[in-house]
Amino acid sequence: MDAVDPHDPVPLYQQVARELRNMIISGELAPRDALPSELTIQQRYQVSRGTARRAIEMLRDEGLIYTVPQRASYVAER
Amino acid sequence: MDAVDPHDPVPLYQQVARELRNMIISGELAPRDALPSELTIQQRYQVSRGTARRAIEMLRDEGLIYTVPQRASYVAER
DNA sequence: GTGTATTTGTTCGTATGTATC
DNA sequence: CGATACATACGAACAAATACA
Repeated sequence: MDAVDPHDPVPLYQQVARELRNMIISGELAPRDALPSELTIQQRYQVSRGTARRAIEMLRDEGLIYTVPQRASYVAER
Repeated sequence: MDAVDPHDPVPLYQQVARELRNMIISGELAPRDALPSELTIQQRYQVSRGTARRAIEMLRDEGLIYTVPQRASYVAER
């Protein structure tokens, strides 16, 4: 069972967001840790860059991460 | 709170420049005193040499320091 | 004077996110 | 979706001048 499945009715960006969210909640990614880059996400889940960006945007809106322009996105504290 | 923080949206070279600038303004570094070497800056703030050089370049552009090739940068008089 | 270490100068390559078309 | 350009940042390598034992 792939983590991200194109046949799943759930939008890809939501699936990707869920994966990343799990990595944060599980502690695999600790506060202030950098998230995988957009390119890494593309390759890992076989999605387009737009999809990767949208997933990241989702987590940012949730307050789970913050993005430092020209650098990377990081897991938020707390 | 680190003096130079990768999670701060402010570009690293600007953060480093700010630190050095403060050392000059506070008088910790007097006119004609040598600035920390590029290597020292790298190690002290955990940044790359390019970033250290760019910070120095900034202060030079501001007229706060001058650089003697193959020697060091010094705090400007006045 | 000689050799070594240090320091700045310079260039190249890679990676990242942002913006635009 | 792809392609490009840009800004930031890191790393490596080498050159050249200087400092020092």
